[in-house]
Formats: sequence, structure tokens, C-alpha cells
Amino acid sequence: MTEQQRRPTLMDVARAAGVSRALVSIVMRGAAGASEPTRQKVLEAARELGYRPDSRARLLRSSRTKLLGLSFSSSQPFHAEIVDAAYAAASKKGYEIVLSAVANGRPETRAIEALLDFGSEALILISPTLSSQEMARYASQVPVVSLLRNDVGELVDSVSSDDHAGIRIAVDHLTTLGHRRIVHVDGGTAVSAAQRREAFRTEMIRHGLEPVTVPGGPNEEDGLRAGQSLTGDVPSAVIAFNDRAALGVIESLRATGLQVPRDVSVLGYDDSQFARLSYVQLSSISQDAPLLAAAAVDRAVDRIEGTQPPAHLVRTPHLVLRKTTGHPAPQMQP
Amino acid sequence: MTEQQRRPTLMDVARAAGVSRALVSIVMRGAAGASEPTRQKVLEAARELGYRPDSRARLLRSSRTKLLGLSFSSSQPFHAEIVDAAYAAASKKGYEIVLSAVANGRPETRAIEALLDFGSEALILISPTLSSQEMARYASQVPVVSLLRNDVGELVDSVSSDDHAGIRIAVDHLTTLGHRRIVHVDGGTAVSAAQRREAFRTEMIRHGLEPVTVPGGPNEEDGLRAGQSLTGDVPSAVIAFNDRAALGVIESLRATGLQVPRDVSVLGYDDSQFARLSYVQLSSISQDAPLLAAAAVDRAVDRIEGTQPPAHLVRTPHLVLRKTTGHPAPQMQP
DNA sequence: TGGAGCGACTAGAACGATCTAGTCGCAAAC
DNA sequence: GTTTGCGACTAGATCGTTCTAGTCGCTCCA
Repeated sequence: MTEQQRRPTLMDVARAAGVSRALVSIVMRGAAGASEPTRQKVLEAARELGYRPDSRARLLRSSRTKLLGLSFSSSQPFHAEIVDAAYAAASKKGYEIVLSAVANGRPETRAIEALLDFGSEALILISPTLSSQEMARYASQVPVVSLLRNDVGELVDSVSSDDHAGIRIAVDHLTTLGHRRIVHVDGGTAVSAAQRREAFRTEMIRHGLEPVTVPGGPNEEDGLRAGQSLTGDVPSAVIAFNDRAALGVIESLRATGLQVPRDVSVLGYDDSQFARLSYVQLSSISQDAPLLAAAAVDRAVDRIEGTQPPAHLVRTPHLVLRKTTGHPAPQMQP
Repeated sequence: MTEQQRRPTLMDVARAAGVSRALVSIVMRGAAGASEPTRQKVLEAARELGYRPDSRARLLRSSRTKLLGLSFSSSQPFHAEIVDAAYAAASKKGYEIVLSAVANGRPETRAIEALLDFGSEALILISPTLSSQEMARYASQVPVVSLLRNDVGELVDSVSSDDHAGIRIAVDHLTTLGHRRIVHVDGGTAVSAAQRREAFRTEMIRHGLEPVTVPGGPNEEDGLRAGQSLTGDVPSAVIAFNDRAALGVIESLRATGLQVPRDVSVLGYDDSQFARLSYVQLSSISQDAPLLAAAAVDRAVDRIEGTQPPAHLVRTPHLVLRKTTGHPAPQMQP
């Protein structure tokens, strides 16, 4: 086993190239102050030795780490999409992302402390569940950006999606198709559920329609149960809290012999991978993960590099039309 | 903005407690060599100042980092389950996990180098796509454990699931129920697909049955297509490459008016979150993510702390019985 | 009485980088 | 011919820890 070969340091490269450590440092981080010939010579020596700068030492010395800490929940597919996009956005800005998952038996505070220990210059927290006070405490150390949640107090940035606008788009879409009897299967106690429920009420009333809401939740089981509760008085369209609940609703309709969208239109929320499945083809309200991620990264970097105060950014979602919404079935009027 | 308050260091705590830096260091890492009264005094001072050790400095100085690097793919829900379990397993062993995602436009090598830069003492790679040579190169620097893939050469550890055994369990289960006409919807070019295909052939022949395989793939669309190709000659049971493909197969059967499991039994593979959904209730072969994760972490730690050579660990999967498999429908024999 | 042994504590050198404050030539300016 | 300025390069301090090699005071035992 040749495992114990110490990795080369600046000193080794310097010796090999016949210059000082400081000069190698200058070359390695592309700073000014080295002639082109020596620069090449140093680079060559570094390549030959397989030198890679030790980030710990580098970070220890320079106050800058160019690291953005990102906490996400390992059980949320939608978070994964954001992580994906955040990497791209960060590297475009010259930053690295360091991840920490909120998992079973690993609370959010633990994830955050790990990020701080690595020297993150800012934190991006996806759907944080901390109280505003706790977040403020972290915000006194580094800029904190809350993603997908905006009631986070004055000291924390937030990038979120306009729930009211999303529901408005949903209601407008369905009424334009001719639907009048629209039901909202809500998200129960989930984050954003209250906002969407309230928005639904407002928008339905605006259209002169009766806002009927049935209790639901954030996943398939909840949607299934909610759908079953509708069987006595089936509406012509359903707006679900999210895509997973929508799938449950569709399943329950199917079980009673109803077809989507022929008999009932169903609209999801999130435009997640589930919605895109070819056999589902769920029409959905998209929050656009890549856009949200990029916005959060931009905010974080701006806060790090600038002196601006925290801001609350709200993005407007949009409709992704697939195959679960259509004109209502012709039907007797009471 | 009170943002620029330097975080307290060992020195600050030492001054506050009236002792030397070294002693504070001893207390903070719980080492021997401090009396109980001073230990309390130091701890108190640290708590008061809100001291948190700077991991970069700590890691720089001590050769040990107690860090395990874990690379995963952000688009694979099954990987998320492993990440979850790995955190638990690592902290039980006194190690921390540092994550790096393989994402769109972020190749595996990039993810790995990030892990090394953070000072990972070992790498755990989930379903790595690197060549054996490339992995060997990394293995010369730190122990590398490949998870879910075992053809990785002599220098790399692997922890994988016994595909042959999994398929054997599947075939045995179905034949025991009385099925004779069993079809395998394979995984196409996906990792492990060839092994499972071959195992299916062997096992069916062992039972004196004809091994019929139809081309599939790793997700719903593939299953759907494969299912549609069966309509001329519907088997009594299907073993899908994985759960997502199984979902597609079920969908295609439904579309032709067939019921699961009354008319056709369908068995998935992975026992993923999809399989567990209440409206799916898919019987499946479980690879047991928590167990695999724990095994990988254990291997990594053993390699770091011991002098053992790399090993290839294989775990036997097991059947998780739900509601998509049952006795075959009574049927005319030709 | 004079070590030996031990527990509690400390000074100062690492670790591997960056940063500050230079030195050293050399050409242009006066 | 001295001064000035500038580009190229370097020595040494520094970041916040851990580690090594002590010192100091005390007890125990021959």
C-alpha cells in the first residue's frame, strides 16, 4: 500500500521550481506579481508534483472562503432539484457550495453548525423550520437566505414563490376553461398551506364562485383521503396543494370510475418530477427550482460582497400545461 | 449591522478563564490532563463567550479530520435514503459526513476533488461511474468505498447488493404462489441490469420455466413501453428492473383493463419510497439502504483506522411483501 | 534527604497556506 | 549621477488550532 505518501505542499513546489513559497502562492491563485516565464515554470512544477492547494490552510489564513452553505432535506425531491441548480449558479459566481442535509435524527441546527464550521460565508436554508429568533442569531454571524419561506424576520433574506399569484393563475386557468365548481384540497399544516388556502378563498370570491376547501396534506395519502371525501358531491375541477397530493386525488377519482380530465380536471403545484412522468402528465403550477436557486445564490453573494440590507424577493410562479386539465364535461344545471 | 464581530478563539477563552491556550484545547476536545475544577471553569468561560472551535484550524493541525466524503447523485431518490442513513452511521462511529453531489454539469471527478479538498479521510461513492483506473488513482490517496457497484478493481472497497440472490428471491416468491409464465422487464443499460437479466435466466431455467425477458429501463416510461409490448401475450407475473419501471408496467396493464394482482402480479426492485406509497403498495425486493450505508461507513472507518486490505462486501436483499403480488388467476391451460 | 513518579499545567513549534513589508535590479526622469 | 518608480521576488509574521517537550509542585518510598 503506497497510501502514506504525504500530499505535496507549497514548499515542495517552491523547492522544485527554485522560487519562494510566496511566489508559488501568487501563481496558484492567479494574483498579480509574477512574470510570465516564472509563472509557467511554477505551474509546470505544480502539475508535475500533482499539487493541490490545501483548502483548510488556505481558508484558515485568508478570511475569505468563497463557500456557500446550503442546507436541504434529504427526503424532499424538490430540494434535490434546487441543490442541482445551486451548484451551477454558485460556480458561475466563483463560489463553491457545501452541503449539509437535514435528515432523520439530524436536526436543522446541527446541519447549520456543520456548515458554519466549514467556514461558509453565507447560509442558504431551504424551507427552514427554525424560529425567526434562531435564524436571527445565525444571521448575526453570516448572511442567511431563506428559500421557499418568507416569514423570517428583518435580519434574514428570503427568496420565495408568490403563493397567492400561483393560486390566482390556477383559478384563472380553470375558470377560463369553463369550470365553476372548483375544490381546493389544501396542505393542512404544511409550510405555505395557509397562504394558498387563503388565496384560493380570495380568488374564488373574486370570480363570484363558492370557495370550497377540503382538508388534505403534502403527500399522496392525504390526497387520496381528500379525494374519497368528495365522492358524494364531485366537483368539476380540483386544485391540489402539491403534485403528490394531486396524484392521490387522481387515484381516488379513478377508483370510483371517474376519468381525468374528462370528468374532473386536476391541477398540481410544484411541477415536480412526479408531474412530468409520461403516464401522469400532470398540469401544475411551477415554482421553477433553477430560478429560485439562482436568485438565492445571487442574494447570498450580494450580501457577502456588498453592504446591502436583507431583502425579501418574491418570484411569480407559472402554469405548466399538461394533460390533467380540460374543459368541464357538459352537465345539467341544477 | 453587528456582523463584523470576530468569533472567539481559544486565546479569548484562555484569557477569560485565566489559563493557557493549550489547556483550553485539552478541555475542549475532552482529552486527559485537566483537573475537574479547571475543566468546569474553562467550559463555563467557553459557553459564556459562545466559543466554537474553528474546524479548519483544528483540521489543519491534526492530521485527522474525522471526515468521510460521500458523493451522491442529486436526481436519485434512492441515494437520498442512503445519505440519510450514512449520517447516522457515521456519527455513531464518531465521524462527520461531508457531501458532494453529482449534478447536471458537475461531473463525478469534480465532486470527488471537492471532497478531498475538504480533507476527507475516506471516500464513499454511490454508484460511481468512473473507470477502475480512475478510482485506483484516488484510492492511492485515501481509502475508497464503492457503494452499489462491485466491479471496481482490487484497490477499492465495495459494498453492494447480491443481484442474483435478489432475483432468485423474486422468482422463488412468484413460483411459490403458483406462477409459471413470468416475464422480466429488464433495466436496459443501467448499472446492475445485466446481472439481474442473467440471474433471471438462470433461475427460471432452474425452475424448469422459460425465461422471457423484454427490454425496459430504469424509469416509468420504460416500464410503460415494456408493458404495452406485452399486450398480445400477457404473462401471469412480471419482475421489473426497479420500482419505477414496475409503476410503468402497472399503468400499462391498467390501461388495457387488467387488474393487479388479480390478473397479473407485479414485483418491483429497490423498495423505494414509490413502492411504499399507500395507493401503490408495491411488493418489492429491498436492498435496504440503511444497512448498505452502515456497511459502507464501517468499511471506510475500518480502512482508515486499520491496515486491512480492500474487501468486497455483498449483502443479500430481501422480499418486502405488499399488495401487487398474489396467486395467479385460474386459467385455461393450452 | 534525595530522587522517582505523577498529575496539572504551559511555552513554543508545528500545520500549509496568505499577507505585509520589505529588497533588489533596472530603466526613466531630473 | 543621483533619485524615483516599478515590476519581480522574498522573508517572516500570521490565521486558530494541536502537539511535543517541557516545568512545577506534591507525595511516596528507600
